[in-house]
Amino acid sequence: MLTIYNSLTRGKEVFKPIDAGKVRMYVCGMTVYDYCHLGHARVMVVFDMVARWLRASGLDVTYVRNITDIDDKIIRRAQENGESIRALTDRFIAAMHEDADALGVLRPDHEPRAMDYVAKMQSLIGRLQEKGLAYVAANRDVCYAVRKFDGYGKLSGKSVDELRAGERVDVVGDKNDPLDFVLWKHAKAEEPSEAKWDSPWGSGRPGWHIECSAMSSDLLGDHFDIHGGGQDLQFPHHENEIAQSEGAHGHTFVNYWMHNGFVRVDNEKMSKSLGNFFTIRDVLRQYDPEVVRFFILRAHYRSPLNYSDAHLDDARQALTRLYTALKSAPSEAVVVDWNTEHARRFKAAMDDDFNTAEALAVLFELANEVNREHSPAQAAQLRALGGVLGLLERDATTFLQAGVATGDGLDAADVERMIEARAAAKKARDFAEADRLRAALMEAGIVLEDGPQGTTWRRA
RNA sequence: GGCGCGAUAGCAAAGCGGUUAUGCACCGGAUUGCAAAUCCGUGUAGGUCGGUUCGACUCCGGCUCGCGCCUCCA
Repeated sequence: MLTIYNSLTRGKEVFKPIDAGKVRMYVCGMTVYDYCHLGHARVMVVFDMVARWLRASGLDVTYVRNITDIDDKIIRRAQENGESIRALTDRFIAAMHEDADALGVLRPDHEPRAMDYVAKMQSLIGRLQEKGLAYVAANRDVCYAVRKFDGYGKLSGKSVDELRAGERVDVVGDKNDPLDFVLWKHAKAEEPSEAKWDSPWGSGRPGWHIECSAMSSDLLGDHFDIHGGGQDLQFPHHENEIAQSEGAHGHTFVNYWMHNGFVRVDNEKMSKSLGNFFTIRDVLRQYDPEVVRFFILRAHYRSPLNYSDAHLDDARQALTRLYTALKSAPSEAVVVDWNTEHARRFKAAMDDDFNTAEALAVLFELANEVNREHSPAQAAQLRALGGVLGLLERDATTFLQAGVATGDGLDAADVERMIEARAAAKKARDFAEADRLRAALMEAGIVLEDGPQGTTWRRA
């Protein structure tokens, strides 16, 4: 039985889908004006893992992850670059897909772009206005009257009176209440025509929050099962989504809210504004993408995750152990035998709010058994369970020999040649020469392993 | 100032009111021409002060420290 920690109730709850056997899940994705950083990688990997586990549990999943392609930063960046918004966002969407693919993140079932939903956003705003929840402010922006929505703050645990708007930033005086947020931004002269839409409230563009309410209800309905995103979206973004969707539709919006923890650097949140971020492609120049995925999945999704080279190195060593055990695994794909002890424990861990840390610990115990009993069947099971998490799907030797370009200049053919030379030296009992060759390879980051079937190699 | 989360061994990171987490690193042994890998074994925990309990790392409270949200942010 799957339990999920629900941010709304601050506790684990048994997961009950709205429609038996089906799950509808929406995750807030990227604002595409730059390359994705490791924080984005975590959201993508975590919810990919969630979708995979729900599917492995026999549920029919519809997974939506949106793309924000209209926003202040995008407009500014496009202008700085002297390119169109469309060109900029298309470019970074392609980059995002490259990064996600590398990390083994499967494509969501739908990736709606905000720009394609402006009409739906407008009708939603219109509905809010009819219900008296939205008003036109002095500056002609359309705003949401937060205090008119009963229950505002229920997701973030904040009460309207405790929220001290203006605590950290000066409030512009056009809203009726500092807490109110913008649904429709009135167009400004200097903004590009690409970012302007006609509307009942004049030319303008949507506020940030409304897109998710419009896209989710269009693709998943007014009431769906799971809504996810980074912890920093809990307030105000998700709180505002609730106000919009429940305000417009008059009933519950989402049953389970999931928020993943931050990636940190030196114990501080990795973020654009702090400038302490590493892009996914930066990291992939140095580390195998599967190592990065393993690193993310190694911690529980709600825990903070500290990024450092030392931690990535550690993850790489650990993953190497699993792949080493997999050397004896049959290469053809196998399905999990859920009637084994290890698989049962793996499932229990995953059913406990997606405890991948515990699930991976089970894989290490299985690896130990594989090594101890030299059991290809167990190795196959290890591979199959890893596959549930999107790990351990490559040929073991391929993984072990895969080098992220290190500049040592040694390719597989070079290594093989030196191994042959060393074999000849060994045969002639010239161990000094054999050791010299081994040391030379070691210098280049190549480890030799002599076995009954000859010598194999891997990158250290 | 308001609200919330966390503090586990050298590092990372889970579960659990009483019984080995797990990984990396380290040490000893087996194995090896030497190694590596692997196996076997050893050791190092639970911020702090109290409380509950036969028994607490695990529950409750105080304190200290760290982090996050209250502004765009995954």
